[in-house]
Amino acid sequence: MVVTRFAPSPTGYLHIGGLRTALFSYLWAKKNGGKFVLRIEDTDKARNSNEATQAILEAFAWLGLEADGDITYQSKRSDIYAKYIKQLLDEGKAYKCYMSREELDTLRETQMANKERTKYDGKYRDFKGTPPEGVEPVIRIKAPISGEIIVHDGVKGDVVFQAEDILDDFVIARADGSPTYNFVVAIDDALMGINEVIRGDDHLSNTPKQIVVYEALGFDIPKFYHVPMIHNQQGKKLSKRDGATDVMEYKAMGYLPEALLNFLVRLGWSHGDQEIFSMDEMKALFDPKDINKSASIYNTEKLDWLNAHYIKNTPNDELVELLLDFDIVLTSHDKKEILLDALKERAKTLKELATLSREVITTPSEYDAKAVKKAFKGNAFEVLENFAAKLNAADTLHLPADYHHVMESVVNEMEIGFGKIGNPLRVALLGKMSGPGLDAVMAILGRDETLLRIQNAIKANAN
RNA sequence: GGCCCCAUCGUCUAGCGGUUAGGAUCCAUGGUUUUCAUCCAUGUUACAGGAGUUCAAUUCUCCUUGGGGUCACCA
Repeated sequence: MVVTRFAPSPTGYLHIGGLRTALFSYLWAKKNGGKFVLRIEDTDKARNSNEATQAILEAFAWLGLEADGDITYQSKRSDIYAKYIKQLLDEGKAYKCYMSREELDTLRETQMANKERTKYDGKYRDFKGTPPEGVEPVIRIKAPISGEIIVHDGVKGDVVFQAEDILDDFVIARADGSPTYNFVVAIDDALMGINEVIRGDDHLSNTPKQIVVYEALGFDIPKFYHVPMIHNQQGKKLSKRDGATDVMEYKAMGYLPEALLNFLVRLGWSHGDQEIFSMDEMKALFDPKDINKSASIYNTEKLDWLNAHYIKNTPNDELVELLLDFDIVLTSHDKKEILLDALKERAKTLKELATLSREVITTPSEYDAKAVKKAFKGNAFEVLENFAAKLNAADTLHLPADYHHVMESVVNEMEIGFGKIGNPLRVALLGKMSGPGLDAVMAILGRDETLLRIQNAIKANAN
């Protein structure tokens, strides 16, 4: 069974890049009928917060990504790590290092001055003497000092590292006894049964170290997939400074979960020419072998297009619910249908949809100067008065078509083009030259409000 | 700097030795629409450079250049 994981450290919100690797992991597990588990890497007490964990969970909930089983917290697993540290110590695969920080710094400076690679020199690797006073030791693992470490990566292919180039006896437990990242990751992944690791390729150079741990402990090495980075416009790793990297910002901006997910799944992955993927399609089609090797630049143009697409295809009653977050309350059934049908094709975000709705629902308090100049000329007021009179006299006014008939009768009687009535009427009703179809607008407003807005407009612009 | 990764339209990408180098987005133009938007149609724009291998390279190899990642008692 395929078991994948998402393992964030809770130092802030859920990042857009993190979400993508989470999505890939989730999809790959689901496609294989496997499991997708969540592990919170909260070993750095100074930087972690419970709020951050909640923020990640909140984002997952919004997007409908659900982790299988219980959430694992590294902070609750110290005894497990301690056990394996002791095991390696007992087996002679790890050792205590009494080198002080000052001593280490000096070593590093010397190496840098000599233009050598900076690395621990193995001073205590085979130390048998009396340890120095006043130094709490760290635990270092005995890493191979020669030979090759090969990462069999599902995205990059086999990546070969020379042990002498990259390895030294790295620290697996700090002076205070707490274990380090590369150590606990390997242990947790192994113990949690994770056999397919999908993560950012900034971890590729960590992987040999983790392999050293796997091998020292006799664990099976999982299949790795290192997904290329998402870059900002400057071509650098996407970071919090780049703006709009918090997943929940997209909710606030009025993006739909399915749009964001669809957008992200196509960043670094593709399935032929297909652009639109429902969640079911993603689950059926996703395969990490189709992840491409190169980094991509984060650019949300396509997200807007996708979001518009999904808004158009969202049922009106769902939109009504979603619009509540944007302070739009739509109750009346038929008006809600007409309004949203008219508006959903024009909005790129829910926020825009809310603004558009407000513009129709709210009686205009001012009129765009340019629009007034263009529309209220010639006999425009006469046309409007005539229209108002006919509207007053009409029998049934309910559907957009009913209002259309009234407009038609004015056009025919006065022998004018539709523009002669459409333009002034639009400005009268909406205060500007653009907007949804007037038939629909009037059907939404109803006779009284329509007449009121016409009279208001004439009064306000008569001179 | 060492090590590692990467390189097709502005952007997201297809391509897995022979293609008029395809799609999407963006942009432009035209059509539809009483307006705007939608929608439809059309168009501009790409294989980083150089050596090989081959009858044939965007595709395979090497080099150069460019970009990125990583080098902690952080994760």
